[in-house]
Amino acid sequence: MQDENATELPKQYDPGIIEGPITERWLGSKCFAAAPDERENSYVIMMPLPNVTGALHMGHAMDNVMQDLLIRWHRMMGDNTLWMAGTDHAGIATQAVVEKRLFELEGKTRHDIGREDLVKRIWAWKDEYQQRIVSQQQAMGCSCDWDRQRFTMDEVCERAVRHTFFKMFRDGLIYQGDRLVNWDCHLQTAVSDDELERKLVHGHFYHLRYPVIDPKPGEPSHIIVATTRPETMLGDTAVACRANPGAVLDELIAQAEQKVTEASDKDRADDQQALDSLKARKDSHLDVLNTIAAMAADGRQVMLPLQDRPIPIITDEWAKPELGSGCVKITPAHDPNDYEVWGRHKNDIDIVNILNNDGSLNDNAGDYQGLDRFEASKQIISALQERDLVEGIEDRDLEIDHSDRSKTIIEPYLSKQWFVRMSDIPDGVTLGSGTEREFKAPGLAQAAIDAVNPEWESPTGRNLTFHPDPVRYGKLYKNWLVEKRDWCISRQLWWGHRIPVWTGRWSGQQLLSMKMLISAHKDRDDVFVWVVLPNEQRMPAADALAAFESGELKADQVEIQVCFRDKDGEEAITPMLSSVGLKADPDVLDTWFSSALWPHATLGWPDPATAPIGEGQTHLDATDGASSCLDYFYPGSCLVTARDIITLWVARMQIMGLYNLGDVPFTDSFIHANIQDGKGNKMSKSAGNGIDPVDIIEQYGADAMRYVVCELQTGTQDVRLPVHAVSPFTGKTVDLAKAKHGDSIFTYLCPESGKEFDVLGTMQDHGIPAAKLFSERFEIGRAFCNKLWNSARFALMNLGEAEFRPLAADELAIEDRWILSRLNGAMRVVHEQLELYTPSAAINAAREFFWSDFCDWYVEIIKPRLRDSDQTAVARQVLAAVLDQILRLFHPFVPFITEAIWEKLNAQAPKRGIDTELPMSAMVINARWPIARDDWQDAAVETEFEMAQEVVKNIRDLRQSHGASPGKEVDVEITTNAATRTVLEPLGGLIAGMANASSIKFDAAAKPTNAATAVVKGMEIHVLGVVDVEKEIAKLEKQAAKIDGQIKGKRGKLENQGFLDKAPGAVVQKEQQALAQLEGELTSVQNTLSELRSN
RNA sequence: GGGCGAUUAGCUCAGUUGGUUAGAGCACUAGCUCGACAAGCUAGGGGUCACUGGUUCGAGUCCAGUAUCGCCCACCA
Repeated sequence: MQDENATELPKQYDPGIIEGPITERWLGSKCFAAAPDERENSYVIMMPLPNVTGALHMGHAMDNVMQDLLIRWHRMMGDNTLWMAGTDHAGIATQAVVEKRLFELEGKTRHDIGREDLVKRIWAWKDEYQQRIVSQQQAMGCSCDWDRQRFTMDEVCERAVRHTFFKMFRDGLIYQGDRLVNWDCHLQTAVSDDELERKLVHGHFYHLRYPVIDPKPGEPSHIIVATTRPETMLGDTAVACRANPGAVLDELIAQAEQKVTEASDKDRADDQQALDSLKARKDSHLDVLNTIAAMAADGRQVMLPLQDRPIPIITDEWAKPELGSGCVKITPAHDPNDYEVWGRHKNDIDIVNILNNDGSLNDNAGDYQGLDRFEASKQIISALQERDLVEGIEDRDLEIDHSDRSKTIIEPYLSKQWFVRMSDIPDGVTLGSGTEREFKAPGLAQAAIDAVNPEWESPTGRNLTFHPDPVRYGKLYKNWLVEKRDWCISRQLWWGHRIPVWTGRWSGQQLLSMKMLISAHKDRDDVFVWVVLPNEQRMPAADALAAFESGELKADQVEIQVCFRDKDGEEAITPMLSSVGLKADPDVLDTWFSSALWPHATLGWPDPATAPIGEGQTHLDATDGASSCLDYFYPGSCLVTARDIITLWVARMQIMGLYNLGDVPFTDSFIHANIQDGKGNKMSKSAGNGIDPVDIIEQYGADAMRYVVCELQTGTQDVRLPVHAVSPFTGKTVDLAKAKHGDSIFTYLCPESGKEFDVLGTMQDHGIPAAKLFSERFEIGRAFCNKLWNSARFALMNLGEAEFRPLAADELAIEDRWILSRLNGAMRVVHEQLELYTPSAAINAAREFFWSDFCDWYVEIIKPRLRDSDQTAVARQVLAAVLDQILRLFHPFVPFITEAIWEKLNAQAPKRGIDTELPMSAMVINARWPIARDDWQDAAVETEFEMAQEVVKNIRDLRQSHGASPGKEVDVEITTNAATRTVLEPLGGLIAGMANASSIKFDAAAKPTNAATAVVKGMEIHVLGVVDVEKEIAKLEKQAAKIDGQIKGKRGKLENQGFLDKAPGAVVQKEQQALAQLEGELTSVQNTLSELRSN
């Protein structure tokens, strides 16, 4: 019986020796590759680009596994499936990492080695990590089309970036302006709000006195203002108070009174205190605030100390009479709120920038020029103290913005930046210009908002839906977009896409050459020139030229901005541009600008035929009658990512896709869980709680890792993955949720040895060894794989030469019909749950079928048939067919092990099926996805089988609780009604086999003597010869008590008139039936009890 | 301060439109080397569904409030 083939399978599943060769087979047979063909259904996933800053952790693994799951599922369903892989240059992050290394290893800054050399080094770094990331993804089994990999700075993407920038520039959607940005003084770049990190810092709150110029009688001699950053006072250009402080305070007092009356008991005291202090403030401050307001109206000034510069007192709503002195200093160039104040008072007050790029003070800082801002702060305070201009200093913990990348304090800083206009604009924005999908939208942000509205009618009829909770995530997406804040796209970095614009201010002498330049380019479609007027208004070149001719416009009033679409075009006239005094913009674009183009840039937009792809890569143009990749694969299908990426990236991809192509880049977005550690903190490499998926794969196997990751993805809930470390001292596991930290938050103490180890892998230089991180959760996955392996091993040992011939229904045993019915149910649920984006429910349904139904029952039941030559053929055929379907069903979740078993199964049973032959393929990756067979569904058989299972379980329980050893055969008698007997009698052999009974008798007579008895579902099951009277009585008494409780509950319900009147008839009826059955059971139990007691 | 979400067994999580006295896996207890699998099999114990009210004949499920935790946004003279 034993087959030679099967003996090759070892007893335990060893992923280490399976996974490598399987990966080779997949790659070798090009089954991940996608190309446009005649199929109507394509399925496209654009991989969220990992940064090339470092290796991946379990959060990325979740993202990648979810994508591979969807991709493999769709590939098996016959879709033309493309998974586009690649990496992001991640501007700031990558440059920061490389600069840090440069400094640590060589003691040099980027300025020492220059732009060209730094960029070269970053490319080298990128090559190293890109390779590492791809190897991690391949280890996980990601079935990406590796021959199409892109990098956001490769030539294909660069061309798309330039085309998009040019288009936006020409359309007036990109503009340059002086804006207050978050400035990273260390990296010397602007960073976006999203790249800020708030930290609590111990600091001081300084109250300063600014002398009033020529105070009149009754007026204060000083106005008190407060700041946490004293150095900014050098850039103050006004002091503000409220125009009507009394009205504001009265309003606040009224609100506070309201709050006190509505307060809960707990809050009342606090609210009352707040009210009291407001009232006290009105008494103490109102008079002087009114005086200052009057002074403001009178155009009075204060003298800015140290600078000896008069600055006006103004009134503005930003001043809060309830806080501080009620007056506030205005530093427009260094505070976002003050900047807004300046916006409201542009004609009255100045804006003075006092900082250099590196955080030192510039020539506007008077005596303090050249000092670092922190040093200047100290000196300014002591100078003010000498002049008796410090009213007081408070200690205070301050929440201060830090750069996420350099970890240094962010300064609000006035600088020239490029922006994309997100707001609505008067004539609207043309989306997809030049395509057949061209249409108008009010603005870029609005277009992306519309796209998520289910009723939105786009030219293509497509829109965007989030999963698994469209409402919740749709709201998140919209709430961010409705702000329509302009997007700052310039970064003062060296690593990234250079902004393709030349700018210059023109003197009168160069008017002629400017005119020539403009004339030469005004009719070209690859160059666009804006002439910027002093009021920030702009004119296209042609209009400006006319204005120059008529003398309306003078050359020295304007700035010129020239944007080149093509790199070649720009390089061709570089010398000319320089010679007339234009300068290339030194900045690069925000990383998200290029990643927002990912879904169409990777497919060759704007022209797939001429896309500059790399050597050995798959072409993108249309050939052999097939469409181009862009036409065929755009728009894509599903974007798989985590919640926090919805705003950063999903929204921006929508904007860019709609703008460039007039269609959404993908129709669905699957938002998966974030992985947290055992304490509920988000997993990340930089937090020291990140597990490398490769560590898990080495220990448990890729499929085990994937199995658990799929199981974790239950819905919208983030998941905890308790993280353990392997102590490098003892080799034992340490639970990081409980372990104590060492000297740094990245080190922990080994509880046994007390020695310190590191979890980031960055402390080796300090003599602190690193620990590998893992999680015991993955044991489950390993156990599953081992079970699958061994069930296959059993099947292969017993299949012999399984052959296929169409089987008629009456040739099948009841257990065959049962397992097929259950299989149909599992196929249906798995498919449905995948459609609902709930992989956990899908894999659990598959597991339940495989482990409980197939292994625990079906395989055990057919063992005798497999040994009986008369019955073996049908059993083998069903076994092979069901195993086939199991492998297909599990393949998207656990691809390696299913592929390995599939090969063996193909060798031994090349033709498989029940009534018809299943479609075959050499590898399961290309096999057809199992489609539910509703004709296999058999509710009657499932019910009958369930009864048999109930009997078996009860017999086993009775045996065990009465101490009958598992090997001992017992006799069983079952007392029941005729209907149940009719069902169970034919299943007697099956029941006997599963319960190890020597005989099953159906006898309507009373309880046999000397038997242990279970009362269940209208049956009395007696196991003869094993009775232990005391145990029996105790057990039955417990059961009686439980039934009695249930009966009381039911009676209470049924005696409740309200229930009878109002509950639906079906519910009442169900309760009545349940009560009747319970009462019957109770009688049986009590009868059995009294018989036992009387003996 | 605003918004979103969560709180169910020791742990990690399910629980469909409200309808038996609430489920799974891991861990735990007891028994088991029987011809696939001890990474296994069989059986078992374990929960006042965070708390307080409300709606309802009936609440883990709906509503309000409280507490705790997480995430996002804003503000901080």
